[in-house]
Amino acid sequence: MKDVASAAGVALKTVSRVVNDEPGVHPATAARVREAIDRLGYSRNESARVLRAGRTSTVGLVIEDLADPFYSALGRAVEDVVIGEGCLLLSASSSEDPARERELVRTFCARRVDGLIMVPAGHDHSYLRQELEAGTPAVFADRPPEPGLDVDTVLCDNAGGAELATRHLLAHGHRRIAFLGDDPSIFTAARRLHGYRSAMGHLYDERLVAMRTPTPGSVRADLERMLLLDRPPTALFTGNGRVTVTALRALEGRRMALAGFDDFELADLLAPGVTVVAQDPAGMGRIAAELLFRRLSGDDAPSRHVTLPVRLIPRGSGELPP
Amino acid sequence: MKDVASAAGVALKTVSRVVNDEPGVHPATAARVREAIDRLGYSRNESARVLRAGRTSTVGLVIEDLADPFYSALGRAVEDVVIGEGCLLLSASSSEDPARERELVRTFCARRVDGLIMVPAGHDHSYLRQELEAGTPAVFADRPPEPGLDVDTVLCDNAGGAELATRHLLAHGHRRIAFLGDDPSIFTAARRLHGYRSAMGHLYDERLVAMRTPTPGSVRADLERMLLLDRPPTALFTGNGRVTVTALRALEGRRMALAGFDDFELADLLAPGVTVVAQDPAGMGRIAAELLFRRLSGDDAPSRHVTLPVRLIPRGSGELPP
DNA sequence: GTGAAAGCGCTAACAA
DNA sequence: TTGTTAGCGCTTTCAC
Repeated sequence: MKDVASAAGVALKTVSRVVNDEPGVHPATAARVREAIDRLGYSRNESARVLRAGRTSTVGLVIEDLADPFYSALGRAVEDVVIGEGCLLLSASSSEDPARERELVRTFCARRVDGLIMVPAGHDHSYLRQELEAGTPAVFADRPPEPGLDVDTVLCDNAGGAELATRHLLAHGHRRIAFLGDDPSIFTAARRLHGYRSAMGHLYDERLVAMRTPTPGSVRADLERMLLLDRPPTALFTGNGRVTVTALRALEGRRMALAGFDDFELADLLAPGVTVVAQDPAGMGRIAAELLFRRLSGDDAPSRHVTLPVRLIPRGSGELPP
Repeated sequence: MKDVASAAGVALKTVSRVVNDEPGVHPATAARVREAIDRLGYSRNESARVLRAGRTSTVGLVIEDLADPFYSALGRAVEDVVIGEGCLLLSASSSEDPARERELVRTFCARRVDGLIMVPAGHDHSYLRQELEAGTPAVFADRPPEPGLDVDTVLCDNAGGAELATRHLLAHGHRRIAFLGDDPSIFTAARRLHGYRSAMGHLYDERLVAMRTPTPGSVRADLERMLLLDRPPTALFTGNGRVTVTALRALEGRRMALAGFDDFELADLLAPGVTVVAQDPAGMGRIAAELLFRRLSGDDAPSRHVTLPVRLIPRGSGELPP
């Protein structure tokens, strides 16, 4: 900036004025400055501006895995809002590891991001309290924080969706409906189990429930165990997109009614099409980002908690008879 | 830092030494400083450090669309390398819009990212030259820059892969093989057409080729047109993952041999399984990031150009007889 | 082993 | 309309 100033024969502050489109610069002077800027290939050093201004115009996003279609859709939606607000997005994957998440958040905060959007892993975010008090707002998406931490949240209707899917299978005549879920310490997995359970009512049988991190091996084993029961399941409710896909593979073409939580690409092209309860990851990301920018523009109302609806998409697999 | 210094009764510089693990601080003093740091909840302002140090420890990634599985896999791999090097990743989607890409790159450079990784859109990256000369290295992934711009690149063997897929269909007895590609101004689309063409040799018939941005409507129309020919195609080679999926929908269960460029989730679960030529987006991202960090650690050898191999995965659809 | 002073590139406040 | 000065929070240099 100093170089531009001397090249244009003006003071440094005048260059600053031109760069920032501040009023009160003679057009001729401005033109001279711009010419010098072009000639020298100058571009303002944002690091310095940020240091002065205090705001970095940067938002940090921590999700479980950028490569997962659910989270990448969420991330893209966040990105669009963030860029639209003239900010930039730092993104990182926690790999569902609380320690890594914490480290990432710490790094983001050291960089003085203006705000955080996160899909939390683990159940202790007390380390965030300091940052929140220091004025860095955070929005939790997909999963809420532990009680006591007061932040905006965007969740989907996990229990309602699970109930919807389960009732759908019940309505098609099934009484023995298995639930393949996930590690119950994950909020969404627990809520979906809850919804399944209340839909099943007195038909609930814990032998038809598997709650652990789904791997091809575990899903296969759980299925086999259930199929060997006296009264084996005639239908399957899978608790998230990953489980659904893993279960489809494990079924190896065995014809069995199936409904899954989360939509996925090509669900319609399988034979039969896979009936799902779909949520809207892009909507979730967009709303999370919008909530964040509300805070950034000074909104200090009590924390907001948005619950997004889900919808059932019947495609064939969930309508198979027992 | 000033506050910590006075709280600990030392000079600012001593705090700086402790924070940076510099040698030559008395353990007792260091302990006192650390205690003050904890008590005050101090964390170093990276913006200020960056301003002083000149390096931001930040890498910028510009891809077409974060939500596309190919690019999100690439992005995740880049992220892992970047975080592993102690840096952070700014990511943004160009939406295949050269103007937006340019704006994003400009913004990244104004933030003084240490380096850029990009999947280029458009064919004019002359605006990068200035940044390259200023010492900000860039690596192009998936597509090369226009001739004359000298940067490291990581591409896959587009022509070879297309040839492989086409020869596979030929080997299974097909003579009328259609190619559904993409806008030929996209580098990968052009190279794949080239590979298809050389495999077809004298069997090449331009009426069996469609090169435009694939939409459900366009793919359906192109297919219908070809199927009405005197000698309609008995097999289909689709030029990328998006086209493959769109074509599968357009075929509506019509039984036709098909091989596609790019692997995709669930390709194995369709009936028949979809034969593909698979590339490795994660490997591409990882290598791009590694090339970048080589440059950042001072490597100024002539630009490197990596070509990744592809592999054919027969799953049934490509082995159907004419 | 510790500290004082200068300065990274910019903007806010004030002066001319 | 333009310029001068101070200072954002840190690191580097050099002196104690």
